[in-house]
Amino acid sequence: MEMKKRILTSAQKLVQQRGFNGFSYADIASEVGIRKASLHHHFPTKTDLGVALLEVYSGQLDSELKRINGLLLPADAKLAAYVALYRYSLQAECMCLGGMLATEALTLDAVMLPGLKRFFARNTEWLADVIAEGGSHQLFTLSGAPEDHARVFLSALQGALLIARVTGDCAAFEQTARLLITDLLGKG
Amino acid sequence: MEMKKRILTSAQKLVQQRGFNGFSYADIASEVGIRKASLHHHFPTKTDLGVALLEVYSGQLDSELKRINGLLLPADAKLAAYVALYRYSLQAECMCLGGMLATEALTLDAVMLPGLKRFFARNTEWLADVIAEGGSHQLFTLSGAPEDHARVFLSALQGALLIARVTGDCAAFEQTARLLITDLLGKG
DNA sequence: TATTGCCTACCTAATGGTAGGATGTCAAGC
DNA sequence: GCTTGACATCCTACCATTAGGTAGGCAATA
Repeated sequence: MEMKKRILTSAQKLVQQRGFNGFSYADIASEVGIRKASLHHHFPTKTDLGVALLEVYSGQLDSELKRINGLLLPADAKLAAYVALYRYSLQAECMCLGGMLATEALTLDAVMLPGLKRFFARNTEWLADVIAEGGSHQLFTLSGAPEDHARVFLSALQGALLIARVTGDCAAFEQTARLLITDLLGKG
Repeated sequence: MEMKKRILTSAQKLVQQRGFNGFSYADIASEVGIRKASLHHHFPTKTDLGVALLEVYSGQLDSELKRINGLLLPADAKLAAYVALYRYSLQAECMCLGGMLATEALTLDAVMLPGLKRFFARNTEWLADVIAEGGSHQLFTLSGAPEDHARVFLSALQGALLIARVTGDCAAFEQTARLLITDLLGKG
């Protein structure tokens, strides 16, 4: 069980940094110190590995969202905590695993797609809840439906991460994130 | 010269759909009806092809932006015209070439990176100009610097394209784009 | 005659994946 | 307590395919 986790950890980093088509079993093998063929014992095919990665990553997201909920913060602070998840990715030169797989979607085995869609749905739903909460507390001034604001927020963070990782402009990422939240706070 | 253009056209579509690591010279060869080895006559290495693709794509962007400028539209309509560029990509199941390469940046030859950064800089600059123009005409109510709004706009569109392409939810893309513009228009 | 554009034929390295064997662990049966 | 069998984990060795790329030739064209 421990080796399986190490494989998943290594593979997750590789996917987030290089993409699903940008790494091989040989890369994982050399990282975890096991022979390439032995990896197939744990994950018979690369697609199996991909499906497992999506599961793990969705689980990580869920626990992060639950942790943030547990902090009992005002909505804007919850969003800031959500932004922090992307900041950590950026610092590790990692894309969001969902965003990375999304760009490669047309090359992936179809069995990976439902998990991928669910990942984005989960993000959107949580953000919509937080934004709706901020709206009903008169903390946010919403110009549209919470779901629409949620989609803008999610899209912008994915895009900002994508761009900042290649430009190396972390300050731009921070500014983008800040403006996203202050614009929700409205014209106070 | 004509074959070179056909190769570039084919390669561009392949990159935008499958990523730079998601296609091979064999794919292009079968599309343009030429032998794989002959491609190396036009583009000795895949990196050469990548650099050329970035040049072509940046040129396409430039002419589109100039065309939009020439329409002499109000700023919000210019942004809508800019959004249309992404809509066309989405309809063709294509990512933005810049966005696609950005995710794969860590696997690309370094000579491709400057062109990639310039691409994003060009987008941001143009958007900032349009948004500043809308601000100075009291069409937009800006809560931050035009460059910051530009980055939010660009990031959100890149992310929305990324997500919509995998969820298949074109309506969500449209709603996101609309909200981005209406939020700039302010609280009229 | 030199160059362009394409060809066939080939190369090396890497890809995801398989077959079958060695070692270890662990519980059931006597 | 000891054996036995089942299963898990890892190994070496191998496979077919594909990757990007090279060498050298042939025909057209300028």
